[in-house]
Amino acid sequence: MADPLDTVFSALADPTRRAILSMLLEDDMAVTDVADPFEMSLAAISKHLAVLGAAGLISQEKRGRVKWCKLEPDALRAASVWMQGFGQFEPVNLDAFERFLEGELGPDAQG
Amino acid sequence: MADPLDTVFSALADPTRRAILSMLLEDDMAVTDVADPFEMSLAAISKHLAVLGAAGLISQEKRGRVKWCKLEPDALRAASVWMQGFGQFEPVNLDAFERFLEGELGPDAQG
DNA sequence: GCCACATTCAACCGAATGGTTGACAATTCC
DNA sequence: GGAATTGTCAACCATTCGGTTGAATGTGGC
Repeated sequence: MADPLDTVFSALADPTRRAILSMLLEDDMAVTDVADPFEMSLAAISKHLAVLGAAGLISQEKRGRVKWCKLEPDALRAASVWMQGFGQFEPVNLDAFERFLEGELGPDAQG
Repeated sequence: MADPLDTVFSALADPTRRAILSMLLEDDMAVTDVADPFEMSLAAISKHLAVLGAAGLISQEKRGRVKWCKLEPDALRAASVWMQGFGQFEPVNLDAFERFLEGELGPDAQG
């Protein structure tokens, strides 16, 4: 799995990981706080964060005993550019984005 | 795996499938012709096409004994909108897209 | 020093993925 | 009708994935 597109797209393919990214849009978060809304173990969330980190979608910085997670949207750029080749999508449409976010986070955050 | 974003992103996570989509950008193709440049069996390509079809990224129509595959870029729209929320990416950048296409298809088409 | 907290590690498990092969079904051509 | 072509199905295999649990590692507070 050498191509960065592989890791980025496969990281995005999991609903838990997309929900985490959405949470990190709001603010940087500690691992424990990221895990809080989900119904799975902390270790599972830790693994998901590792996948997101390997894809470059987040960075993690340890301060004290807390590891902070930060969104790194640049990693999405390559994937976004790749996709845009397939349909001449209109530029940023934040209304539509809000609707998708609600669909992701509203009814069932852990997918 | 109910969310369409799951199926679209996980379909895009495989380099063979992305290469197939790139080929279908040029023109509609029969299954055998899609399989031709790859070093794997026809059955494997048939499975990949099924995954792309399930994600709505292609459609397949049988005419005679030949099944034609057609790109369906609309399925990418939801994913594209979702991603654009994470970075205010600039609108279509076809130069960058060309570079990525070459990276995908040039050195080693079967990834 | 000791206990609590934050996070990861290691081993394990079941299910899904990506590939193979060989048999099969449908269609066209002679 | 019979042979070749197109494509899928079914069974199988190795690997990866997403989750669990329990132990281990740092770090901070008292």
